[in-house]
Amino acid sequence: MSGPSSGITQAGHEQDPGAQYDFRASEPHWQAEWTRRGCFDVEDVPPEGQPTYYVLEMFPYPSGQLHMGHVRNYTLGDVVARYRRARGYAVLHPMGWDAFGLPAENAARERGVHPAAWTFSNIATMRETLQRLGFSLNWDREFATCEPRYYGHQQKLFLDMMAAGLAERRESWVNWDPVDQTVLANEQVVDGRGWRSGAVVEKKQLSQWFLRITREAPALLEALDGLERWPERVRTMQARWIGRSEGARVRFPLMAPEAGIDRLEVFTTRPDTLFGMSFLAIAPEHPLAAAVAARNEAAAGFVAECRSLGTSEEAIETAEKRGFDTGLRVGHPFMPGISFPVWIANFVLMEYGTGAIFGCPCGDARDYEFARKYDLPIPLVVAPPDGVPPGDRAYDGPGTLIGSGFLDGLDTEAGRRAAIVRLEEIDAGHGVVNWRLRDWGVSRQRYWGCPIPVIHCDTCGAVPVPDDQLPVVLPEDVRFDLPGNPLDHHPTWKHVDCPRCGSPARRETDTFDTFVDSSWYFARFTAPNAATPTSRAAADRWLPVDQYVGGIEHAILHLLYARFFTRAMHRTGHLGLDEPFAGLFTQGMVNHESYRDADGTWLYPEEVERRSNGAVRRDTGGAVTIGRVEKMSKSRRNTVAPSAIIERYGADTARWFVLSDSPPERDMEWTEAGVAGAARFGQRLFRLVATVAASGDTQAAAPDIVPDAADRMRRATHRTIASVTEALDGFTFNVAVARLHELTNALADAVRETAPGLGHARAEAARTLCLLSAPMMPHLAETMLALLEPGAALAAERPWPEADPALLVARQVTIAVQIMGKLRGTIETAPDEAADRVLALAEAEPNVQRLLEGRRIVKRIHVPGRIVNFVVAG
RNA sequence: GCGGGCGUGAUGGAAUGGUAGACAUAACGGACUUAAAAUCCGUAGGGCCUCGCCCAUGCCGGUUCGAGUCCGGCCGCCCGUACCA
Repeated sequence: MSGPSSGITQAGHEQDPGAQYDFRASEPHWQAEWTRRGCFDVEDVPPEGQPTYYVLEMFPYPSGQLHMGHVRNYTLGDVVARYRRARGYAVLHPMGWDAFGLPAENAARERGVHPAAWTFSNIATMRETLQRLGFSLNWDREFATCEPRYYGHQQKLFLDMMAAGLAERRESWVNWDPVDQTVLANEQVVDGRGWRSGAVVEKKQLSQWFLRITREAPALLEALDGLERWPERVRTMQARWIGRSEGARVRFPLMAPEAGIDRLEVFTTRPDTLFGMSFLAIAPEHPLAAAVAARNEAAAGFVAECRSLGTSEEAIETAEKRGFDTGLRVGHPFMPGISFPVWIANFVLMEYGTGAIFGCPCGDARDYEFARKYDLPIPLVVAPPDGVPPGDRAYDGPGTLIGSGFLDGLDTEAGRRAAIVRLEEIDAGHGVVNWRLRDWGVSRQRYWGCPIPVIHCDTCGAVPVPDDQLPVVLPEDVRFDLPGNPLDHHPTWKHVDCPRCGSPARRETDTFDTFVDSSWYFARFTAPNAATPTSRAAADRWLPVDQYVGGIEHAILHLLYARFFTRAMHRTGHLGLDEPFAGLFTQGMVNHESYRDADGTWLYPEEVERRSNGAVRRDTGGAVTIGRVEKMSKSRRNTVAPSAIIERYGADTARWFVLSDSPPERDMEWTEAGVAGAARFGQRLFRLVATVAASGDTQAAAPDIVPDAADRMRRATHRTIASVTEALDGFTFNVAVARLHELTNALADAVRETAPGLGHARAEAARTLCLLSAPMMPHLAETMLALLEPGAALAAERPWPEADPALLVARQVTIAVQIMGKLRGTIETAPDEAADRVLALAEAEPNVQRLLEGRRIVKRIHVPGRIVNFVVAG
């Protein structure tokens, strides 16, 4: 199997140790071989009794170019996939494309290329790069979400959710992106701006489709505890996003009704502090604020100001609390005869709770600041456990209620309950659990998305498209030269007859938020050709995903939506479980130095020549400023293209480098020196194994009596098996890399030695290096293994090596000898040496003996195989 | 503000409470070479009175025979998030 096609270039005559590993020949060869032999194929439903493992990396958006973040992501996943396969699992490791979305439409508008053509051409490019990286993917399961064979099933899922009451149409205020001309989910609004366009978001009322994720809020929150193999911080972020808070709704009667509003409802988590009320404040968007603004110019001015200041400047410049006194007053449920002013306040959010609060300055920092600013009273109602209320600031901790009528003397917790009981008795409010999470608006006024399968009929309303008319396929002949949604402009597509009454009706022209597409792709991968959205036999066998790998940026949105969707699919019978991802790993970013030339222009790494004292431009020799090491981004031009790296160094080098050094969850720095080092290691390992292969070691028989040198080699090999296995199980791939370096160094030492029986041990070490490095550098591993054992099974087909327990115990151990916890010498003993013998040896160690002179040993501590510590007096 | 994470050589990092700095990168010295690259061998936390000792894992304290690791309190950095009532 040697020769150029399997990756060896003979620099000289046969068995020349200077032979170079030729990745350019080797990598395509083994990729073809894996495919030919079906090494990575799995069935939708594997044979009974075979354990299964589903490893999935977040599928990419086909932007056109694979970037280093993808390389890292998919390499991590591939290590897991190859390792699990070697451990005897049937491994599902699919790949697909999150292919709907705005950039395709932008390309259509800007360059006149159809979104589908743009998308599929990008997919072709990226698929080629992925394949060149040698990932052990199930390419036969590939799909793109923009294909009707995928999104048609999504339409079915939606219709079933509609029938189950999990999807509904609702008039609502939406976040409108004026640049993209689309609706955004709250999660897609960042600092008041569209997450993609960056445009300031406007409020607009539209009829929209919603998925009722709030119905699952309690379940989504509770189940977080069970996700033990998720990072703690992701669970925390989701819990906060769901935002459960217990409290009460309290009604305050308006002394004089305004515009038909005769009372204000407030949400509070602190009903115990109702006696500390000083004012009531409503959001600028509150209906009452609008009513007051309608007749009062100053109020209108304030409301307008709040809106215009919005989120941008104010947030940055100052967090100052500002308000406007409406002149209206409200009564108090617990204090008849006393009334409080109603203010419009800029810090009250219409979107949270009821859009109105009662202000209790002594218990809330914001209310306190507001009261001080507008000179409102600050009644003190909570005495901290160890003193008197501070008065000069808010106190929100526990304590005893004072100045609070019937609540006096109760602690804050009991007061909360008592206040709610009383509110319910007098019908002025009730206990309530409030959620921050809101329903998921999924309608988008876009072309390049999954059509929402509904037909609007003047008599029948919103009618589901019948199953036999699915999929509702996007028309291809659309125009992008008009603003708004191309589907809306299409001359014929939307005109259909009502499936119910047959009269002329209109198709829904909105498409789904692309987060819908990525909320169930993992399920479709288990049976990508099923006639129904899922095949229960396949889904039940594979799900949940055993190991999901992706970026932390999806901690909330994608992962929460996918969790909800799984539950919704469970309710509609498409799945049999609630949680889609049993294990989640969030990888760190790939960073790189950034460079700017004298006029501040960002430069690509390849335009820069690194010198020991700095850097210069390659073309002009001009000065270059080396900037921060930060996330690779096009804007800073600190990117390195994976295809260029594969071209120059090969896939295995790229894979090995992203696994080396940095733990996978942390950010890593991409450096030219690091890649070159990884490439050097590959060549060195190859030469070493080639030397062993050429030496006849592989024919050497196991010796009857194992001499020291061979024994050391064997123990190093088996220790490495154990430690690499442990590292791969624990996702500490950088440690696995280090252990393989060590074994390589040990083998290099052994190659220089001659001792009886060493050949056999060297052959074992070389073979083990091939198998242990195969998940990380699969092509090199195959080439090396083919040299050692021509014609035998591939590394990709072999079981994971087993460490011999007998060889994991060292023959001899070095024991550290301490006096009072300080290292004073070391001794060599057998690992199972008797304690008194070890202690005697330790005491006899010359330096130890010297220092123990004239001192009394009070205590002798012996940790077998590790340490001896003498505690001395005097 | 709140939540999470992290502070170890020049750098990335390793280390079940048990010899701190594995492994690698960069550096330096040597061999090979006409030379360079590649390769191979070697050196390397700081200090001192150098067969040894002292200091050293952000700082201060504690628990322990023994602390990078556990506990308490500071300081700093990073990420996320926020007028959430």
